[in-house]
Amino acid sequence: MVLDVSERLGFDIKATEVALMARKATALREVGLTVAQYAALLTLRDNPGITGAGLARSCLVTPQAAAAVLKALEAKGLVQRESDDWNRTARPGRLTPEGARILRSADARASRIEQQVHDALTPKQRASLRQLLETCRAALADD
Amino acid sequence: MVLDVSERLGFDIKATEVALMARKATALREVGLTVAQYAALLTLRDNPGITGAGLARSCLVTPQAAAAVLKALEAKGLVQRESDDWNRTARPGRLTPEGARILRSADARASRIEQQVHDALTPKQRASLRQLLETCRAALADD
DNA sequence: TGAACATTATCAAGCCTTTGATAGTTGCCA
DNA sequence: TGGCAACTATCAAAGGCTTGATAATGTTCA
Repeated sequence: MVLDVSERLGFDIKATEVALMARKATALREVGLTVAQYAALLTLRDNPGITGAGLARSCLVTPQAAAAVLKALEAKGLVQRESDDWNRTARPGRLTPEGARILRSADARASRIEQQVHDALTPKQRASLRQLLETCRAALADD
Repeated sequence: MVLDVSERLGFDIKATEVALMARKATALREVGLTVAQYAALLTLRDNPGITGAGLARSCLVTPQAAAAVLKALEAKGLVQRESDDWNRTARPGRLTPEGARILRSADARASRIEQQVHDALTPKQRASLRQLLETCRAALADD
């Protein structure tokens, strides 16, 4: 009745995600960024003026997690957020010139990793993998 | 030259893993376990006497991470490790009866989630997904 | 207008995980 | 036998994530 451990797909998915994260983390450490910080910068580049809450949604994390990353990026001077003079509700953030510079350098490294995965599969295989993962997510959608 | 963000497979893999973890975490919270603790108990059940280092390898984490989880499980009385009288090198761990009991309850809940994913795919699709993920991992293997 | 609801931001506490460093144990072999 | 390499355990610090709770602002609509 209980699924055999070796039959569980979760392990394969996790193992792949862990391997990908490990490679990215190593590559990004050279430019002083964590994977979470890189993901945030990438999202800010494509969505200038996004709020912390919006960033959280894009990155699939809680607003609190996004806020912590934003705080670190602000401290590094890579992101600028509108001042919170007397409690503003939304505080849009955007890359600073330095943030954009660092991101270009980081993206060159990180996208190389993604490219390796990309190149290891044929277009059909990539489409198939996306489709299969989407099916898994659909099966996990609350029910 | 740089891969378009929407084309990166990392996001799909991560999104699926996040969804799976979220569902499991919710299900396991009912029995007072975290996903990491559940994974450790499962590994201990199938490998009685495994060391912290071995557990770390099985769970794809560092020995430090495994040690932290083991410590929490010991504190809960779910795992027992041989005493460290004067600095033993390896300290094998195993489930306590209570640990085995909790694990059965946890596994019933967690494997139900895995079963949902399992059932959403045909045997061919499952094999295909495994194969594609394996190809990704191979592409990521240090080179 | 005013109340209810949704959204945004934060503080706090607790876990998990990593890197880096330290130390004891075991095993192989020159 | 001596010594080096590999393995095991553990402390410490830093990041990132979560749940839970609080507070201020926006929005909708009766």
